[in-house]
Amino acid sequence: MSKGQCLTGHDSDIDLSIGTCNELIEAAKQAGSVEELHALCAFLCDRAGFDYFLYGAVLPVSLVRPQTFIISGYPNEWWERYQECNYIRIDPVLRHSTERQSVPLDWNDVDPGAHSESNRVRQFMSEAADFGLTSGVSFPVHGREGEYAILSLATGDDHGQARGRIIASMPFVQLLSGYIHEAARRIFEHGDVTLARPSLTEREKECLLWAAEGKTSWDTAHILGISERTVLFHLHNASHKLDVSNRAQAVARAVSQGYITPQFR
Amino acid sequence: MSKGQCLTGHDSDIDLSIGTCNELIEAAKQAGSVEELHALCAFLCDRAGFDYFLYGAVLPVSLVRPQTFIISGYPNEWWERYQECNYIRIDPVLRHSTERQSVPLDWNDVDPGAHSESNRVRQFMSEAADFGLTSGVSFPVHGREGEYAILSLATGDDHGQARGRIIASMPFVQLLSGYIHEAARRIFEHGDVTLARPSLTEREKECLLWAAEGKTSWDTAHILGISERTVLFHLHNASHKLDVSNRAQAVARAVSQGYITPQFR
DNA sequence: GTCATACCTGTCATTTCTGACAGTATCCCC
DNA sequence: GGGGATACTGTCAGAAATGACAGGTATGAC
Repeated sequence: MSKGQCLTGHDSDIDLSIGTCNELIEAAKQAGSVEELHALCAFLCDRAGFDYFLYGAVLPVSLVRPQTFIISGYPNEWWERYQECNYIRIDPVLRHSTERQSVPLDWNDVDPGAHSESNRVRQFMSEAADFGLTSGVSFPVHGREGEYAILSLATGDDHGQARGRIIASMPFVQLLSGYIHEAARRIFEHGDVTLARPSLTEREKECLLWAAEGKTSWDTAHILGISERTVLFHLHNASHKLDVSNRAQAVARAVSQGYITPQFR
Repeated sequence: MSKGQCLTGHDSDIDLSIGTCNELIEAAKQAGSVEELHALCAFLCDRAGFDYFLYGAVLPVSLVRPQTFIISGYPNEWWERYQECNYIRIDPVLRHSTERQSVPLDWNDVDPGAHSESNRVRQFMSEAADFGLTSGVSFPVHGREGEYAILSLATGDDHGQARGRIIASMPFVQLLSGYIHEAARRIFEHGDVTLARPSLTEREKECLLWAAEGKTSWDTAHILGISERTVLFHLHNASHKLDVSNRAQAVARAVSQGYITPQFR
């Protein structure tokens, strides 16, 4: 790998300022369609000095079959190949977000991982380079209902050339990625019924909370000062609303989708 | 509330550039003690044009009694009052992070919420102002093991005066908050035994994953091609390692602490 | 060769959960 | 005054989980 000497954070390569950043934040707050959001990302991508972008979000509606949403500014051929080969399973950039990292990832810093995995990862990245995605940087976002997303910017330039842009754009794109995610949430929520989120009552959430703390129905009944039957009743209703088949799944969904969060008492 | 006209993102108030930002990122990566991290935050706070800072992290070791870690650059009197009055329960800024928001919160944009709550929130914020925390901005961080943190910067200036600084510092502080969090994780991990994280085997995680998906032991046994007894065995071992008392709690902990995450198959 | 680790399997008694039957009371909105 | 949402309570049978007893193999490290 060529190691550039472009160590200074000279932002002459990029055309992003606090002013443009704020304009983009406002634009993201206004965006009402996928097309608008696509245009916004493309604009950001261009200003940051990159050629391609991809925004992808994953919703944990189910742990084994999560829902995904994509706004792609990648070359079509690469994106098709990506889906065809199910590269979602080995993409190290996506893993960075899956692992709930909170800092950006310079693709040059990707750790291919151990033994058998590493070869596939290396091959994946070299194939990406063949399609024009040589260098890049990815920004993870973690959403309020347990979803996680990633905004990637890529260029055909090698890392030595791109490094300055990567570093200089980081603060702005990191901040913007949160707003873009908020916009995407808003937009997809309108269009997709699978995002309809049932509302749970206070009691239902309380019962789920104590169930998640390992309490039996009998325990919870005594904690809340109600009968065991009533606890069962609330948990049954919650399970029905959440469309799950038992207590463990109800608790898993309540935790992963943010129905119950760490409390202070 | 005084509404300032300082709508332009003039960054003359702040002394933060991409260069300083990168230096601070490197410093955060190097930081090895709470004192170093405190100094780093104080430096950042000063450069961003604010008077006080607070970094707080919450670890969901338990949902009802989470572990907290604080690096306080708030006035002592206020911080003592905050803890004494258990303001952690009504602090709307903390709630912003608890709700897993991913964008910064300008304290001026705080929504006091509905009816009875709103008065307490308003009173809380006016009391904060009495102690010199008139305006501020908070940056939520979501960590890889389910923890969430918040970095707040505050000043005695009113919002009209502070607005420019808040806006101008956002990109830099948002980015840095992630690195500061990583550093805090690293530092606290060394000093605190309660952060020791048991490691689960692949099979244990698989069994937990399917349990979280609502599968019974019998179902999981057939999915994995092993006997029901073995599934019970793995779940028993996992529960022991995680120090939980039943399946629901095991699943809750596995999900909230990131042992199991949405999969792609 | 022993130790540790991961992985695997069986039975039995007891507890807990789940689903289906049955209800009552309160509150708010229209 | 009715409809809907919320909260609450009861019993019973069957399914599932839990805990404690018992055991096995394969692997790699020292």
